[in-house]
Order: sequence, then C-alpha cells, then structure tokens
Amino acid sequence: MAVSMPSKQKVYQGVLKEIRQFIDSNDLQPGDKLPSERELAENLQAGRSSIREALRAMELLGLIETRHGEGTFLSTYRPHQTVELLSSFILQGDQVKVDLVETIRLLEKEAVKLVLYHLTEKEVSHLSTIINATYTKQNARHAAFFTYIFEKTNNLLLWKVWHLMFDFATTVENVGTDKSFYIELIQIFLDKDHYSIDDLFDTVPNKS
Amino acid sequence: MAVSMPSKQKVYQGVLKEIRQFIDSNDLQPGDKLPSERELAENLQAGRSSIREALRAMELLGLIETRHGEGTFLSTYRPHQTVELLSSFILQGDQVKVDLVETIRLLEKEAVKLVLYHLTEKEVSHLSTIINATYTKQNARHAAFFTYIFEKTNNLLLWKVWHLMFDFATTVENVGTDKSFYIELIQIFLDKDHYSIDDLFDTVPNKS
DNA sequence: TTGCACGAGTGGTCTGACCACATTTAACTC
DNA sequence: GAGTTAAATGTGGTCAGACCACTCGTGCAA
Repeated sequence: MAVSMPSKQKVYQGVLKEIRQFIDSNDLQPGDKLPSERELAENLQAGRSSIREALRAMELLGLIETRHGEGTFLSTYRPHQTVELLSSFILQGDQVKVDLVETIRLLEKEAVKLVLYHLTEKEVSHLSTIINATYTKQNARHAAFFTYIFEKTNNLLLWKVWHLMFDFATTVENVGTDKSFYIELIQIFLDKDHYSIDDLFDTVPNKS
Repeated sequence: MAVSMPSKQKVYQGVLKEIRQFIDSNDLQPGDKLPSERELAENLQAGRSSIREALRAMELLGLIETRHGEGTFLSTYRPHQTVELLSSFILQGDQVKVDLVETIRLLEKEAVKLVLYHLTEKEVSHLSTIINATYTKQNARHAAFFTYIFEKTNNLLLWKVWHLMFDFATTVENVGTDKSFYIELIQIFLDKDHYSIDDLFDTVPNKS
C-alpha cells in the first residue's frame, strides 16, 4: 500500500491466515469446531503460544468462541467482546460520545426509510406490540424496536454497524427516548409518510 | 445479557483492562511507549504469555503498534490491520459485499446532508479541484472527495466508520463512480438543493 | 438402570530459554 | 579529542514443556 511493507510477517499473523484458509477449505459454519490448539500447533509448525495469540485476536474480534475444556468454535457473529473493549478505548473524548448518538440516529433514520414501503400492516402492528411491552430500561425498548426494523432492511452489515454502535453507546449513556417517539414512528409507517421521517428524527432529544 | 454470564474472566482480559487503566492514569498519548512485556508481567502479576495475548489483541484492533527491539507504542488510530483481517474473515458471502456498498452510499449521502448548509463557496470550489485532479483509480478520487466532506461534518466517528467500510470495500471492488456524479453533487452544493440529494444517490450505479 | 469415579482431551497459564533486532555504552583507532 | 567499531543491554518474537481447571464420555459398581 503505502511506503515500506514491514515484509517480516509475524508467526501469529501467518497462523491467522492459515486458520482462515482452513475454515474456507473445510467449509466450516458458525458453531463448528476448530482443531485443538495443540493440533494446530503441530500442523502449522508453530508453537502453541503463537497459535494462542492468533486465537485470542480472533476471539476479541468476535470471530471465534472458546470453551474451556471443550474446544474452539466458530461463533455466530456477535461483536460483544469487541464492543466492550473498543468502547473503553475509543470513547475517550466527550465529542465522540455526541458523534456516536448522532450517528446512531442517522443509521436508524435510514433504516426506517429503507423499510418504509415494504413493511406490512402485520409487521407494523408487531412494532406496536414491542413498544407496549414492559421494559426495565428505555434502552431495552429502543433496542427491541430497532432490531426488528434493521432485520427488515435485509442489510446485515447495516445491522451489525448499528448494533455495534448501540452497544457502545449504552455502556455510557441512555440512547432510548420516550414512548411518543415510537408511536409517531409507527404512524409514519402506517401512512407511508416518507417526508415526515426527517422531521421526526430532527426532533429527537439528543440528550447530551 | 442472555443466559449464563461466563463470570470467569480470563487473565488476558484482565490485563487488557489494566493496560487501559494504565494508559488513562498516565495520560499516555498516541505515540507514547508502554512498559515492556516483562515489566508488565511483573507489575500485573501475570505470565508474559498472557501479557502478549492481550497485546496481540490490541494490536489487531490497531490500538497499539509493536516494534521489534524497541517496544510497544500507542498508535495513532489507524484501523488498517484490522481492516485487512476483518475483510478477509467477514466478507465471505456476496450479499455482504452488496450490503457494504449500500451502507457506504448511505453514509455518504447523510454526510452530504449534514454539511450541505454550512459549506462555503470556497470549500465547494475546493471539491471541484479535487475531482479534477488526476488519479490512477476511481477509488482514489472517490476517497479524496468524500474524505473532505466527512471532515466537514465534524463527526469523527462517522468519518471513522465510513473510512473503515471504504477500506473494506476497496479490497474487493471498485466503489468510486464516474465523474458526472461528483459534478452533479457539486451543483447540489452550490444550489443548496436539499431535495435532489436522495434522487442523485438513488441513481448511483451500485455496480454489483 | 442409575449413579459416580476416572481418564482423556482441551483450553488457561506460567516459566524459562533462546533468537532477532535496536539502542546505548564502552573500547579502540586514528 | 573525534570518529568508528564492538560489546552490552533492553526489547519483542517464538518455542517447549509443565501444570492446572474444566468438560465429557466411558465403564464400573450399586
């Protein structure tokens, strides 16, 4: 890419690639088991500690899941570990927190627009059910509501990004808002009222 | 969250937190040096291998930078390593690639909306300069153009997310588009024509 | 059939050794 | 004394081996 490629690849990086290749060529699916650390060490001609460095890195990224006494498994993508750590490292300045909420709102707004026209009445009424359920925290309602919406966008990546940020944000503050917001949103869904979306989201209290 | 919290925290996870704390309390800045692995092992009462597992994880996330023979340093945030590895792991299905481009476009569109009204004439003409420069690849022009726009949003997080995804995407395909798109966009900036933004972005060739 | 103990397999962790590389220091040469 | 070279030191990179802790299957015993 840029200037001097370090050229000296560390063992654990090579291991990372080999594991990836292994997953590919054996067509492993989420939940499947990887070879044991000792086995990998022997097959890949590396020390077990190098194998572990690679695995820990993958674990932190949420790519694998290790179970003590059982083995190492491909995880269904759950970025939780990543989230908690990243949040503590990245969310340092106050400005970032404000950016975070703004970005979350932005993603939510776009998700709403994406699904507006192909959300059935039945699905909208399901949204009503969601917001009328009982929650201990506003964030929980918010998460339930928008998780459903993001599912309907059929954009897995968008969902991932939003989820990541939402998890980020909820470690430090409240992202959800009061019930009226969701009720208005549902009305918009019923009316297929594209033009009110921007207005509604502009009035959300970005409490910061 | 869900069922059983593992409760048993691994050593390397504890180390991770302690290092983070160390950075905080000593107010380390990007570029500053961390204690050596052996030193950390002694101070944190852990084996060097555990320290290394924590450091490798941080390295993969782009939080630190290790230089053989010198030491470990806080890195200025450059998610490149992360990107390359994530991309090879995550970008498996074709659907994800499509989602990726869709999400990038979405972020770009919103960035445009955010800056539309407070972009000066001078800044817009700078955008013209950017697109009229010579590039070897479409992606380069695209990156230059939108990097400038994202800078103007004053939303650092939004910029990071977009940059991350853009790096992702460009490892596998072309994201940029032909010159006319940028020219139209500049016209929109000049006219402060809020309502044409959606239309323009809807017509972008999502070549996939 | 049921219950439990045991052993094999696996991840979790530590220790100590050695190598490779970079910087600092000391010694040597001119 | 100045400059060059060599040794010592400090650091990350890697490996091998040893234990520990945990899970699960197997087979024996009640």
